[in-house]
Amino acid sequence: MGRSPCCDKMGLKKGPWTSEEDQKLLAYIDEHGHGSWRSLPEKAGLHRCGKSCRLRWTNYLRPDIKRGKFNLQEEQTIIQLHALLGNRWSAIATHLPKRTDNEIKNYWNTHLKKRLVKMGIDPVTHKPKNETPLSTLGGLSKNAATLSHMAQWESARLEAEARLARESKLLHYQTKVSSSHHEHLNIISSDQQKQQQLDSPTSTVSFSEGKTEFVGSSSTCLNMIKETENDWISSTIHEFEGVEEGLTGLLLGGGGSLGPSFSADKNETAGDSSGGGGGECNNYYEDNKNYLESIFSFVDPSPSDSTPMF
DNA sequence: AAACTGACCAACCGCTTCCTG
DNA sequence: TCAGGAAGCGGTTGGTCAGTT
Repeated sequence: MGRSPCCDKMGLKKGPWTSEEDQKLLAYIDEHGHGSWRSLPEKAGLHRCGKSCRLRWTNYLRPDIKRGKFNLQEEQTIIQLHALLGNRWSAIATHLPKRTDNEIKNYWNTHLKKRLVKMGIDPVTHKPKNETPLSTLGGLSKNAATLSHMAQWESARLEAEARLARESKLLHYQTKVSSSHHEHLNIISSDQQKQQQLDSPTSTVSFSEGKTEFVGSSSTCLNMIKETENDWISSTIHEFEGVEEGLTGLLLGGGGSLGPSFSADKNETAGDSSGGGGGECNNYYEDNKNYLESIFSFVDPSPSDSTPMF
């Protein structure tokens, strides 16, 4: 399977986008939707490859993009999801509405990863680099197994979401076609198609208030996705109940009320402040304690408005 | 003021996955 | 079932800017 040759064409512009180019792209997509990215540049009068246009649109021009600094809750979500999913930025991005995978990836690489390293936590495994003293307390190996299990569930769940979203769209389409109001529906269909094209092309699932919702109206699909989610959540909760005991012991019975927030950014940041001041050993364990709590609070069944659930 | 350094992030590259005929 | 094209994705690069020497 050869690579797409679109970017190899001579005479195509590369590098930063000008405001005129942005305007052209915006105007074209606003009017026609993006349709085929490959043919778009020519139609829009841009001397760019389709890939470049798609990237510019998805990462910068899309109207549903939230720009600016990440807040504490978003940071927390990224870290928690990264612990579960690894470098699957697009999957992580689906849980952070209005943020692009590229933005999340950049933020992780420039901020969060460094912060974890400073805390003595391996940003790849999300385990303390010096695991020996903690693991000997018996909690972590179990925790790691649980995280692994959670990751598997999440993986399967994401696949199911994507599949069901496709099926839902298909069902929606078929329903329309079978209807007697063809002309009317065709109008709706084209409007929806336009809207859909204006929506995030990287996301097969749209989110509202942290809940998953589907475009289609199929109750079957909704039930299926609910089942999938419930399976996953109940499974992880079940696992969590067991882990919590180990974790409690692991946390040296430390008071408990650390709050749900990830400690590192309380004063931009604990990561930065960890370098200064004494009691580094205490800070190390305190940070890890907070960190691990934040990871496991992600699957805590108790409702929390600070932690977006699926 | 100039040179240097590091942080940040938009954009590119190339591989993988999906879709269609 | 398979091949080829298109889109998606993650890793990486390179330009810009602010802070430091």
